[in-house]
Amino acid sequence: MVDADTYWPAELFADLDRTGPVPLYFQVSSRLEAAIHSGAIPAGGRLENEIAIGQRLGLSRPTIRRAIQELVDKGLLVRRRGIGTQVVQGQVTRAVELTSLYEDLKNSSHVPATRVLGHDVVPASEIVAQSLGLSVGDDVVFVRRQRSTDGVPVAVLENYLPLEFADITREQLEEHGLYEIMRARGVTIRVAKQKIGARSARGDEGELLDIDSNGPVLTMERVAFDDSGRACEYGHHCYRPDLYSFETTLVAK
Amino acid sequence: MVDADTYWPAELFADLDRTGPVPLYFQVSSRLEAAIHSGAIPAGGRLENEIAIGQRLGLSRPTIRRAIQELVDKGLLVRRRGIGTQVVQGQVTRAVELTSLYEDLKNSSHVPATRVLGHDVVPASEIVAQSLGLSVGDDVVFVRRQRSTDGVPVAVLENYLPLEFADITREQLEEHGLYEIMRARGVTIRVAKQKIGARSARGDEGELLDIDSNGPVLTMERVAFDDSGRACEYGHHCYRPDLYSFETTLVAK
DNA sequence: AAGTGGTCTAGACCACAAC
DNA sequence: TTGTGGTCTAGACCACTTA
Repeated sequence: MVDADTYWPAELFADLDRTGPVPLYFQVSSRLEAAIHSGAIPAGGRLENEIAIGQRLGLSRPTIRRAIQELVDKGLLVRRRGIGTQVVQGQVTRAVELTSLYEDLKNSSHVPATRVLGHDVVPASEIVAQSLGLSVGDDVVFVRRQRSTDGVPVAVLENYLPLEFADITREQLEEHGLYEIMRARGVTIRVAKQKIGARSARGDEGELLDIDSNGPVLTMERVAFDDSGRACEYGHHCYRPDLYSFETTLVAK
Repeated sequence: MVDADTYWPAELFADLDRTGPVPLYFQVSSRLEAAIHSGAIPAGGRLENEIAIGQRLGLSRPTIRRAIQELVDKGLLVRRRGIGTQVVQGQVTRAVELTSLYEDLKNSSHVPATRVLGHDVVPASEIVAQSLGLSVGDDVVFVRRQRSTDGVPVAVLENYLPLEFADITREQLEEHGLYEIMRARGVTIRVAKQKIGARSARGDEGELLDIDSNGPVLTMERVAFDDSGRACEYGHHCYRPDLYSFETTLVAK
């Protein structure tokens, strides 16, 4: 059953809960992910086949398949037909991350803060109207914030929201994230489409980010959609590039 | 069966092929995607429930579920328990894209070109060694290229590869993409972990990109893994920010 | 109460890779 | 030939939403 070159830390899977609200596939995948991150299943290590794992845990093959698929989609595992399932050598990214100052800030107990620079109802420009599915000139809520971490400014955030959010207060914006405020009002973000780029700072951005007035900034433009597929936020953000970067994992289809 | 407010362009699903190599769930999801992009199922429109669709097509519910899940993962559909499945208002992103010069270049019949700036075997630095899972000082292949589109330089690409790729020729690099060359040698990229950021141009980058010598550049650092989970490429690229940006779609778990 | 998606089962057949 | 993952079926029960 257990080849010399396959790994299965059975002790991690002793306490599956069939009665609680947590799906079985999620219990399996999260324990498997922990086993990979802890090194109990090393980089390059092979897993048993899906049916054997299922018998071992008393679960059906589709449930095991789904658990494994979750980690394939995260880029932690690789599956090949006729071969088996192996752990990706993913430890390296941690080392890469450590080279940036942002990670130092992030790993230390950082204190985020928000300063509200603007908070108005304005007519929608063409790009805002298109993004939110409105007409040019329709009223929208405009919010401009400066985000800091441990007292160091890291981003200038400009957001446009539908008029239903007109009663959001300055105090709310200073103490909570925008998505947090929206969720408290029953609006949950489900999908976001983003464009990441770079340009020179302009206007007061250099001053607000404490960098050269025309120094480089990292930019992110985003349209977010809620539960029902309705566009409910358009944002244009710029970040201090020495303190912020975007990390993604891509998996070939 | 067909509510006034659900959509199902049955004619698009008349020719499912049960004998060919294309999975049924893929045939369904790709036709569904086409129906959404064409507007046959409009933004905000609702789909029938999964079981009804299955009966309509003579397929089981899990197969239909998987087809729908593909499009949920792409950010085209949203599902809610007790409610149903709806199309996300995603058309807006196309409008956003059109605002960038990059898209203009991309939509015109663009001609990509590659100039090889450097092509050597060098000892691995610490970051290269960590990324590729080697030891500092081990020999690796280093490639530096300038990528142009329609004669306009858009990127400077620096890549480090394991020594097994030492026999790649300058001519191959000028006529094919790096992944294309690797695939022809039996190495398929399956997972990539990348970090996107910004900084000022340095060294000869400004000259190579035809921008100010210290102007802003968009950067991408990447480690790619093959079929077996082995790291097989480390790259550090920089892009002209007025000609290039990264677009992603995020879906809440 | 009725309808929806979320989860789970216990099989089956197939394509592909290795021996 | 054997073992692997890839696909597919025909049900089942549940949680959640709306009416």
